[in-house]
Amino acid sequence: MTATRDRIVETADALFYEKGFAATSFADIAQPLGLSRGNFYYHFKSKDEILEAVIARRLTHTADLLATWRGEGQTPLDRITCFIRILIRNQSKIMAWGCPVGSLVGELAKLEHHAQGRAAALFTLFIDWLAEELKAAGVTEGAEDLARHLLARSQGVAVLAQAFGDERFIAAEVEEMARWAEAQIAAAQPAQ
Amino acid sequence: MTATRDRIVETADALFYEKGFAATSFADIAQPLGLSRGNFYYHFKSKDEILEAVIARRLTHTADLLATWRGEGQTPLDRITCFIRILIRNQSKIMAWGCPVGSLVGELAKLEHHAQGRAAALFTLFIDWLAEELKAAGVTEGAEDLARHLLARSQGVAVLAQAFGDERFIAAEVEEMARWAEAQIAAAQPAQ
DNA sequence: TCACATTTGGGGCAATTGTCCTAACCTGCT
DNA sequence: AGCAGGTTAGGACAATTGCCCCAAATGTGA
Repeated sequence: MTATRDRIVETADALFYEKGFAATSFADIAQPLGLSRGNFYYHFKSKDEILEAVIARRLTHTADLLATWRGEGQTPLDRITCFIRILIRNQSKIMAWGCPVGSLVGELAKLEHHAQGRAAALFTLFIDWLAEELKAAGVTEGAEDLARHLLARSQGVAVLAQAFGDERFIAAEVEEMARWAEAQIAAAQPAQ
Repeated sequence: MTATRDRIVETADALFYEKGFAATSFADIAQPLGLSRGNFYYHFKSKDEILEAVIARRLTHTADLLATWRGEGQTPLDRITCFIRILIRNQSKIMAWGCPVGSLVGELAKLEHHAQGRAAALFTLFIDWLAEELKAAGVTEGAEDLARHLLARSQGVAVLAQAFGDERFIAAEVEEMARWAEAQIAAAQPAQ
């Protein structure tokens, strides 16, 4: 059965987000699952392997989410706004634990962990998706730069949201980002 | 002598930045100083006490730095640009370890550490300073919001800089932020 | 019944925090 | 010089925790 393995990865995913990778022990993961610590060695040779599995899980889940978004919304701007509003949909989690990707990448960088690059690939998924939508909206040049800019803005809001827990700040920044995206797309339309 | 204590705090400050708070042990701090572990308990009863001292040190150093900046530059915009350019001056450190404040606040939040609020006060120092400069530049309303916005943008750039180590991205974002600040100040000038 | 997959609980080993005790040192006083 | 008191330093030690590994037990399907 792979069900146990999946449950381990799922629980580890949540705990790595809430407590961080280093601060999460085997016991922390085992307890809510009702498993014995030794069981881990059957499914994973080491803690790093669990991390790899968690990152792989996040990569596929994120890709799935972005694929879903591709089919939603009337216009590319609608879909981009959908991305921007993650900050509001996940507000309470972000105020408590920050952005799942940003905090993991930051922690792994400090640990000089080899998986840091794979974690950063999660960012790339978002950048590529945003660039794609911007191009679909008529932004012919510099779409990647604008996409990176949007992602950076989101990350900054997440950091301050975690630091101060200010909902009004989040709402204001989200509105500002949405307006900015709209203006960028409007400016890219061919003169008519 | 307080020299030993100061050296402990100084070394701990650097290590907390480079490796993170939790991942830094007493031994890590003691080794470069040539001290034995037991000695720490004369100066600090616990690791949390060292953290408190490190945060206090950072608060005074940051306040000093901002006070210095107040006397430099011709105009408020010059001084604000000076803040924005920290991202370039500290480029290599930020690409390796992120923003010292942002990463510490994030880590302490995940650990549910009581010192998280004191660490977040470091952000407040920057926000207040930026708001003050914006007001001096003629921004009569919403200066605090603009200051928070600038800080958030900086934080976002720091996160992506750490994730990808892309110097050109940093340079481009810094230029964009400087232009944005200039435009905000220009828009706030009374019509003449 | 047999072979295989899964789970269990324990235990080795290393790292870390925190306590305790002793030795060296400095300084002011007689 | 000699002494007393406080300060600084060093190492031994216990307690805890976490990662990793193993041998045995249990469940499962052919």
